[in-house]
Amino acid sequence: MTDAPTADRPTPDPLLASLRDLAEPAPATLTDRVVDGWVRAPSPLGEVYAVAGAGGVRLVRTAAHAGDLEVFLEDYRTRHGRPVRPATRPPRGLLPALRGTGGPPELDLTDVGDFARKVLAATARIPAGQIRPYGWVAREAGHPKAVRAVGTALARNPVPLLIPCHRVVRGDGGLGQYLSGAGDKATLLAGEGLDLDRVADLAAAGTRLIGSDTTGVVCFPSCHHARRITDAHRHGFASLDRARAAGYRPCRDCRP
DNA sequence: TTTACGGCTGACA
DNA sequence: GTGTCAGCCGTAA
Repeated sequence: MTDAPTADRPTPDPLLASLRDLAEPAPATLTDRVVDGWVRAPSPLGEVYAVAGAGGVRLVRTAAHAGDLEVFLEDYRTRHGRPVRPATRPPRGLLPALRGTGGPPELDLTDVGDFARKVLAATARIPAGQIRPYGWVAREAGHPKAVRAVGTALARNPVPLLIPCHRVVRGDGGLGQYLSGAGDKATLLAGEGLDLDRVADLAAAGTRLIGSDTTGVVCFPSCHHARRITDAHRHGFASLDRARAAGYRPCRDCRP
């Protein structure tokens, strides 16, 4: 304790001490901690704006959906209570993630509520090129009845493309809605190799699950296991109950 | 505290 | 097969 007061050394004035601290040059990273940075980046949906702080990417919006850049940035400042300025470089991992060649970059989801965070975490586990119903996300998030609320949470996904909310679809086989329009959802899914015509055909036929009579396992049609089932052994089911009644068990990977 | 609102779902006509 | 409607549930105002 070098600052211990003694008879000939008075107690340091806390105000003076803090003023002395202010006189010190700010650490190089201090600005980055209090000011977020925004960048433009290419994506399958065209140009996006991404805003990131020291904790990771906080917001992603397509330029087409964000509208006027100044309005977008002002809205960010108001909503998050943080200043934003152009960043010198994109956050690490952002560009490959947007290209689909890497996992998500570090994300800062501190502004997201508990329920929504669980929803986003479950959504992040859906592999590229595959789709899952809203009800599946609700169950995985630990709130099996909150299906409608899952839709609301995904509608507010701050980092679309990075957390793939486009892979969450309606239980009846329809694609459902998307932040920047259902067309964008279809574009993204087709870009990941999902056969949208087949998805539509299965929906029209009322086929929700596909099982193999050689393994006795039933999967979501887009599960990579389901895609390997040969025609002769493939069976469609309208529900998990029907599949179970026929002696099938749910796939451990896609967990229908 | 209450109310209204959604990227949904399942039942029923 | 298609359309409608009540129910569900977390959020924001």
